This record gives sequence, C-alpha cells and structure tokens, in this order.
Amino acid sequence: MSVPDLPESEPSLDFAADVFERACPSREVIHTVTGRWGTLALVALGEGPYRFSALRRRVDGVSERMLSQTLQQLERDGFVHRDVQETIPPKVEYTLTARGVQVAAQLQSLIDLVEAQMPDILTDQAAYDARHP
Amino acid sequence: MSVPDLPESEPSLDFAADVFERACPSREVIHTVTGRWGTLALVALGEGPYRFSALRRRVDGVSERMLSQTLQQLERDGFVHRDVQETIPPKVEYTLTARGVQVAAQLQSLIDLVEAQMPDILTDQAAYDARHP
DNA sequence: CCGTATCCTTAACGATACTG
DNA sequence: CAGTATCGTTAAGGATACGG
Repeated sequence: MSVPDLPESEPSLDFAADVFERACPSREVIHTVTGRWGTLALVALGEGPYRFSALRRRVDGVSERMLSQTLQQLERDGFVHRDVQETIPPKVEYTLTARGVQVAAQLQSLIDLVEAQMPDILTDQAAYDARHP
Repeated sequence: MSVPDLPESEPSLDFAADVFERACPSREVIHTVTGRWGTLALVALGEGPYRFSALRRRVDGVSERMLSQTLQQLERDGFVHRDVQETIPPKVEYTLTARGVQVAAQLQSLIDLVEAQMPDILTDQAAYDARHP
C-alpha cells in the first residue's frame, strides 16, 4: 500500500499552524512580531512610512543594530517593504505590506488597551509588591 | 511662582502612557504580555482555568521555572488570578481577570491572523532567503 | 545617510535537584 | 502537586567604529 500521489496544484505548504506546538514555525513569527522592537516598529510604521533614521528616533531607545535586525526579520516574513532609492545620499523608506497593516492594527489595539489601563495596572503592581515583601 | 496644588481627588496616577517613550512603564507591561511565554499562557488561559501542571503541558516547551516566573508577572500586572486550595496535595488554579480576558482576546486575534497566513509567510521567507544568499 | 561588523555585557533560558 | 534554588549555557542587546 503506497501513499497515493497528492493533488499537487499547490506546493503543499497547506498545513495547520499551532503556536502551542513547540516546533511550529508560527512560533518564531509570533516572536518576531511581538518581540521587544518588532511591536514598536510595526506600530510606528502603522502611522505611515518612515526612513531608517526617523524610525530610530520614533522608537525611543532602539540601537541601530537592533532596528536593522528587526526590520530584516519583518521584511523576511513579509510584514514590511523596504524601498531603496539609489540617490546620493541614499534614501531607504520602510512601509507596511498588506499583511503588515493587519498585524500592526492588532498590535495597536493591544497597546491602546494596555495604555488605557496603565493607572490601574500600576495600582495593582504596588498592591502585589506590598503583599510580597 | 510656586506650582499650584493639584486637585487631588484621585492619587494622581492619571498620566498619559506612551510605549514609544523609553522610560514609560507601559513598555514593561507590553513586554510581559507579548513575551515568549506570556502570550501563550494568556491565550491558553483564554480557553478556561488551568492548574500549573496542565498549563505546562498545554504550553509545549515551557520549563517549570519560566512558567512560574511568567505567571507571577502576569499576576502582578493583574492579568491573571491565582487561586490556592490548601488541600493535600495542594491545588492551584489560574484564571484570567477581566483585564486578562481583554488582552487574551487581542492576542488570540493576532495569533489567528498569523496562523492563517503561515503558508504564505513561509513562501515569502523562502523567497527572501533565496534573494539573500 | 544607511546601514554592517566587531566586541563585549547582560539578561533570558533550560535542566536538574530539592522543599512545603 | 506546585513550585523555588542553583548552576551553566545561550541568546539578546548596546556601544562603537567603519564601509557603501
């Protein structure tokens, strides 16, 4: 009993992703997107296109190295488009792809939620710290 | 010219949170929530209450140490409630607070989005890797 | 201007062993 | 069962300097 040929119209990247499984590739994508700088870069680009330096100023505290690395990962996963203009001096503009717009919107909602509750969260933190000396 | 007294009806935890600012406390909260294990723990608890060991099995790959640490942070920020039953053997149940339900829902949406696009993302990754030898 | 390369420091993580 | 403690390892991160 051999395995019958698959109907191979599409290269069979069709599978069920599940972040709860240790080896699922979706985990690393989620990690890229929700990483310390990934989230901020995506949400910033949700405001509109940015050039490298401007984005670096917007995302306060990020180093050149980490911003560069983060943008590469986001580009690789198809969330960000990198547009190079071969002028002198060179000009590189980063924009969100359609996919990037979707996740940026989700992340923006999450941030809005958390920011709105920050006063209450700080109160809860203080109470917790008082209970755990 | 002295600073006039604030109308202090509330203990003035009223401020504008902004994740883009390096020192804003909302950053660490976002980091807790979107951290490698924070996200998975919150989404798992979105399915219903879990005991420690069951949660550890659900979140495939997490160590005892990291799960414990993650849950403490989530409890401190008021996303998770920890219910201890002093039986023998002891039984500890974790549930989401109202605040936790909100963020878990957001994270679930994000994960659904990413999981749905995983086939396309893998294709994009392969194309990117081919372009960057 | 837009990064990459290098070096170094810190923080995150995992495995294991052990306690209430 | 539900963790904490300790140790060693790995990965993330920052500073700086240099190249296209």
